[in-house]
Amino acid sequence: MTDYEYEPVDEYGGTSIQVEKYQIERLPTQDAFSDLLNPIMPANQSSAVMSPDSQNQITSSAPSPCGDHSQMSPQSLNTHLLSPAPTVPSNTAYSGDYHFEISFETQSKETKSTTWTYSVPLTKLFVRMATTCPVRFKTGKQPPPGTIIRAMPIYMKPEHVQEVVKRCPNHATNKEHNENHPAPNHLVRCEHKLARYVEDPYTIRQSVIIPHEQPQAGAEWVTNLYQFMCFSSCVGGLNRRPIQVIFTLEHDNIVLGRQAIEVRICACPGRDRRGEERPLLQTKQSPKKMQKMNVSTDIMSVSPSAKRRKIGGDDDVFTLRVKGRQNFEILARIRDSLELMQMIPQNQVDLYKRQQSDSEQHPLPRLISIPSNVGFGDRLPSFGTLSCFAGNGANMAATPGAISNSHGVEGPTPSTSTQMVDTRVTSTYPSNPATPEQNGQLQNGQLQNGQLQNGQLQNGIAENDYTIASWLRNLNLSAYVDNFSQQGLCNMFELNDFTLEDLQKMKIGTQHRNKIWRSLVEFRNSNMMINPSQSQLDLQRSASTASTASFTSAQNAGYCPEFYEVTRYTFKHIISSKGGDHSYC
Amino acid sequence: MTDYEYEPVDEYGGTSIQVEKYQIERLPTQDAFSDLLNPIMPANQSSAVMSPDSQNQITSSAPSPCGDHSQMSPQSLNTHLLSPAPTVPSNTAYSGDYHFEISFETQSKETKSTTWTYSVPLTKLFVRMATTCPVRFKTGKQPPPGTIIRAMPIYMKPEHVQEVVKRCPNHATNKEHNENHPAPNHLVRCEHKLARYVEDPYTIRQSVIIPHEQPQAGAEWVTNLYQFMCFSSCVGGLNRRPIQVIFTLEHDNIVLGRQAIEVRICACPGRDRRGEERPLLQTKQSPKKMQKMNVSTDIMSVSPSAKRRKIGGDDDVFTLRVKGRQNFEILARIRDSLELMQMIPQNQVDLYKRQQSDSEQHPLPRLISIPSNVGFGDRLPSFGTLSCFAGNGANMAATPGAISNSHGVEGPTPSTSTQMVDTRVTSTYPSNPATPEQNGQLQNGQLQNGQLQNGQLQNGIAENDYTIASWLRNLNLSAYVDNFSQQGLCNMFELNDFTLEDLQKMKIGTQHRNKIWRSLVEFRNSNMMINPSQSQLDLQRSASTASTASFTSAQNAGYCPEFYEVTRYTFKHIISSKGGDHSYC
DNA sequence: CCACAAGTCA
DNA sequence: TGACTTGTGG
Repeated sequence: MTDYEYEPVDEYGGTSIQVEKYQIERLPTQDAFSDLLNPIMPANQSSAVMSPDSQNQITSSAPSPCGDHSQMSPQSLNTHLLSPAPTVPSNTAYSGDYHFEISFETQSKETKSTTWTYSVPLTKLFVRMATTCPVRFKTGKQPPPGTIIRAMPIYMKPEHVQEVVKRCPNHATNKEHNENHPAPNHLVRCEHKLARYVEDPYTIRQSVIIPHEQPQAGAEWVTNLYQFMCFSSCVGGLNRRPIQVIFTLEHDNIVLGRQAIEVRICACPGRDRRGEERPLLQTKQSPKKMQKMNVSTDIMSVSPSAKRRKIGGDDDVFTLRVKGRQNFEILARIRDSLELMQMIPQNQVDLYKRQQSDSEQHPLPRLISIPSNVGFGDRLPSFGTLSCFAGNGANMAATPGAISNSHGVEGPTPSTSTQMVDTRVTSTYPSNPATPEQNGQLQNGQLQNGQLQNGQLQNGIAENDYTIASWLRNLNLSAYVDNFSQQGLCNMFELNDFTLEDLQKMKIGTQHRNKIWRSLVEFRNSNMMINPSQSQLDLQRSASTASTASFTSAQNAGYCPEFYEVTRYTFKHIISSKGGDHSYC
Repeated sequence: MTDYEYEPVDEYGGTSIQVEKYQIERLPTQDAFSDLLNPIMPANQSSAVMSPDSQNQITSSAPSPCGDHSQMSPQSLNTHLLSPAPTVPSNTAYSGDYHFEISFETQSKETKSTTWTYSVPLTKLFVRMATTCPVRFKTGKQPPPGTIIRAMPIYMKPEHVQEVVKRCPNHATNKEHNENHPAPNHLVRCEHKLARYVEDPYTIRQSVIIPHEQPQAGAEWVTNLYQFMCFSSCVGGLNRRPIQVIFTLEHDNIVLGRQAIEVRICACPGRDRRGEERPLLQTKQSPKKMQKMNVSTDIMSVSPSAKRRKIGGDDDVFTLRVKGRQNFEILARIRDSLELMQMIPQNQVDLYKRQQSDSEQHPLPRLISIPSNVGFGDRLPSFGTLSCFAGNGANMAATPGAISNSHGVEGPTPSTSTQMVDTRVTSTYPSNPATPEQNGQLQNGQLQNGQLQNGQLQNGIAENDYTIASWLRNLNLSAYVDNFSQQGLCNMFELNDFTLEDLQKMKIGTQHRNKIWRSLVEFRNSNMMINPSQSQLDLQRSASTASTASFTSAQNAGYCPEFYEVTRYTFKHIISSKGGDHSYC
């Protein structure tokens, strides 16, 4: 595994050193839809429109969240121009000048046997195979005529990003659904009459494009119907590998905007959504299971970078399904204990265990109740996947990644990298494992100000009590407990993805709000764990804030090898993080 | 569903009316192995060797056990010569003049993660995909030079028999295992260097052929290594449909012998074998599950006709894995109760339930113990799958079949037929649903002699007590309880496939043996259940004996609609049974 | 919507 | 080998 450093790139067309390794999304010329009778896009047509300057487009410089590493190996560097090996398109969320957004309409019956369901906390679409799923598109500003919307699937896991997503041979061969379809081996279909199925001649990547259209009079969104023609589990195809569908607004080979969502195509969307949301809220796994969760959730959490709080319906209610308050409390308590087991660095575990009985005697804070979070789209943290970030309120999301190298047989095992969100600050931060530098406004030392690290007593956080109630109590701000509890937040670790913007939505005075925010940031920093003893290279983290006050980066110890921590920036640049060894956590 | 009658065919080349509907196994000419460099058999070569007289071969007249119905529809009668729809090869066990037999060597470690395991009670091979499985062949007499052994898979369920068994597109396409294999879409492979992969140009059926060879000096068997290149569960391929592999000894287009075994290709042969053997010995399903078992086991029990007691290793020990005698007894008792629930006609259930408590107070017969059946190859009966038969000791097996017509969308739903075993009596018996005729030695009325039917008190069978011990006790033959218990037999219903030959192997005097046999036959007859009210046509059963004394056929009532009963004959002819309605049991 | 089936991972 | 995953059938 090689040690990469990414050159910073600003969002206005700056190029980075690895720009040549990205395959630029190419799109057909504006007459792509002129031949309405032949809905399938010939490969050479799509090839012909590949402009030589495409590498200078912003798209090309946008880092790929989970795929950077995959084509980063020296081998691919040397051979990618000749080999047909596909490269990785960006999945960076990028509303762009036209404010390109996607969303899913609120579902009528949430729980029943729906053909699709969108999980806000997971920012993930669960959809039945070969059924029609409505995706809503919006632009804040009318893009030029000839603008198209492309939908392209990519694998999310770094081991697979470079592989083209297409249907499994079974489904591609089977007559069912392929009767006279122009693209039997395309995974993603669109019911639009002008839908065109293109296959990039160089990357071999497949996508559907449809013309961008303005919403009907008075409507905000334009709905297009998509279909996914394989199961995520299809052997010989997706093969249980999570995918993302990248929607790009393009015009004349220029990417005007981009949004990506994770998609799971399965037989029982409701069941599986529930199954994936459950571990976020309650922990009833055995210690063995805990181990497993670490890996899987790390991998799963390679997610779209933008926290799309506008998407997913404004009235999506997330309900914790626990029967009875007592059960909920028990489960919450157990979960807390187990989480702490996981969060606290190895050298603290013994102490923690000894003190756990004390913590269990704390009465549960009153804010623990069956919560619902109203449209916040908070991503609850996965074990060992604390993200350190400061939010300026725009397009924030944790983007951690992890690699299970145990299977890395083919090719060089990539390291994991992160992706950037779209913010307006230009800055550079070449990360450094040992001593993370920082050229933002804040100094690294600022973090440690007045705080202890690694689970020790912190400002505002009682030792071994990580409830929000306790936290606020110690801040003398218990009055705001309900602000959190109303959103289903009762544990500090559920605030992982909580942004300042989220906080601002609560009716909290500026002073108190800032105090809370500062304490939250400190809590996060002091709980980031990297175990330097297990992973020599490990990863670099850094942090800075733009609109926010206190922020820093931290270098803490943990016991989770090959755990990839991700820092979210308010700067538009790339952060690299990589793991050293092949063990897993 | 049409009502078919099969013309009788004697085993020496007689033809039946439906002979033209069978696709004769064709085999390459004797020079098939001359072209050693090209191991794949060209389709036209295989076609060229189809001799016009092949229809007169015994093979062609051998009825197909589970497939007769499938191509029996008038449609297929008219179109089969033109349509590429494959027809069904026979799977009748037929040792033939050369005494062609197959077997599996005794396995070293029976339970561990074996790549294959052969279940004697199920007469079924469980094998991992793409692993090499040794099959042993033997002929009692040296066949002429140029004789070959063909292995051809067929689907067992009547709904699928007519479909050609081949690999799923995924596996056929995937490079793995197909590197430079001549037949990537053949399910069955043989590691023999002279193996040839043939595809019948008319039936499109695929098979592997290898030359027949004499065993090494002093050896009895010749071992050949076979591989199965898909899972039984492969989507787009076998798709969870049980298959059988038919091994035929052929020379110059003449089938000299035939043996067939059910094969399940799965990831965990040990687990799955255990899983399938379990319900034979213990019943812990819910009533709901009981219903289900009826269907599935009926279908599963479409099995090779010959009870290959020579196959499966002479020392294959079948062990009931129950921890502790008490557990075993409990489970046996529960199973008995549940089985009885199932066996007893609906109008008896209430009475049974009322009396069950009494029956449970019977002490468990002493013969209940951890049994092992040594090379008997007894097929334990499935619920509702009582076979009525009389054995002359040669190649006996139950051959029931069932159809779940609920899916019969494509084409006419076939009725189920039976297959014949190889015995030496020539006779004819066109079956008749209402009043089964019989031209054997015995009259139908003979059955009812002195017996009540449908679970009522029978000669030698205490009411509601179906243990063998009780049965023998009532016959005043308790002395022979151990003869049965030593083979793991403790319940009457486990004697479903028990033949007179099996009985003869026990050290029982002729008189007692005949008494036991007679009582057993009576028990069987009186317990056969067909519910005439649910299925008007239902099925015909008939029976006759050759070397055996008492035998009859019976027309009894049950509550299992569309349950196909099969009669085993000592005559070489065909028996038809079919179901009337589309409900299932 | 539950439970089974059956491949896969650890 | 066990547990989980996930499509399927009822």
